[in-house]
Amino acid sequence: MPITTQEIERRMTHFETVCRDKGIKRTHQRIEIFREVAQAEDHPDAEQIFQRVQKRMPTVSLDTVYRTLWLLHELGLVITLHSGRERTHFDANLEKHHHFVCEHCGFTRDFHCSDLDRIRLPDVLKNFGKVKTAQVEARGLCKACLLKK
Amino acid sequence: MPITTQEIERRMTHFETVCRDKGIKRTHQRIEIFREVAQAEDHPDAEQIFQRVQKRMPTVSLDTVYRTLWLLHELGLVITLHSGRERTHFDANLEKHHHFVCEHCGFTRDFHCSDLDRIRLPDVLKNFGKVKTAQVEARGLCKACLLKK
DNA sequence: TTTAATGCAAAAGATTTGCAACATG
DNA sequence: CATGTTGCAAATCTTTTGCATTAAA
Repeated sequence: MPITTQEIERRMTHFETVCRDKGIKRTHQRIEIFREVAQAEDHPDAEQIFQRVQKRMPTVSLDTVYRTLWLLHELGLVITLHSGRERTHFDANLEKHHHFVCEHCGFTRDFHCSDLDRIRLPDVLKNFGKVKTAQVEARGLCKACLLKK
Repeated sequence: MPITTQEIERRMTHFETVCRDKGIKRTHQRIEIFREVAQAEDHPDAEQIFQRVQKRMPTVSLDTVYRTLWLLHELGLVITLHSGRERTHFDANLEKHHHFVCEHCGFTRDFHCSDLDRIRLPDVLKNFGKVKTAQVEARGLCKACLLKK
């Protein structure tokens, strides 16, 4: 299920709104970097995002990609994901969703499930702090890795 | 709720069993490194584990800590955790449990909840691969970070 | 015009590796 | 004893930073 053009546009508009609200400049680079994450469904890491953006924008530099990704993270426009020895992966899906992660190769995909969205967390958590979101991380082996074993 | 001495001993015994089964040598270093993770409840990263082990074993080297931690991970004796810009954190709790993570400082704690243990995952996941475990990641701000803001 | 963002190159950090010496089973 | 493991130091890989230049609002 690829991300619809509509959804990508929605994300771009939201990005625009947030930037205006916080007085962040919408530079050519930031727009392209955010678009790349917004339209990716494979949760790329910084290096992958850099390579993809570079195709359309050959002068972009890797450090700008890093700076921009963490800025987007601070702004709450992307979330981060990790697994095992893998590097940080980025996800622009802000809707309630959950993750499948392959423990072997790091393959990661979103999935949606309204039952899981209604999870009730125990009160013990109040001892730790304030919970903002909760999602399920389903870990296992992806199809490709199952075959390899 | 600190980890009981009993539980730590149980983990050490399990470590011993796994090593014997797989023909892995139980060196002084590996034992101390695993013990350190087994008794920690704050999910330390490699550097922290190194520093703690070093107190008891001044000659241990950082690269042995890395090698050992990933070995333990391969053996299924520890799981890894991450958050935001943080480095990889290690957890020797093999029982079904869930995590609270502070998005701001990386503070991480386990919590248990039998309701959450019974989570039923949707069939969509079969398209991705085989799920081995599923846990809830509750993200938010820890008490210390709440005060700072 | 003012302020913030970029690209470059260099620095800093984190993790991994080759290899001789050493310890475990 | 044979083999796997360690420590060291160096290499590698990843991420961050300082600063002059450039671009957005």
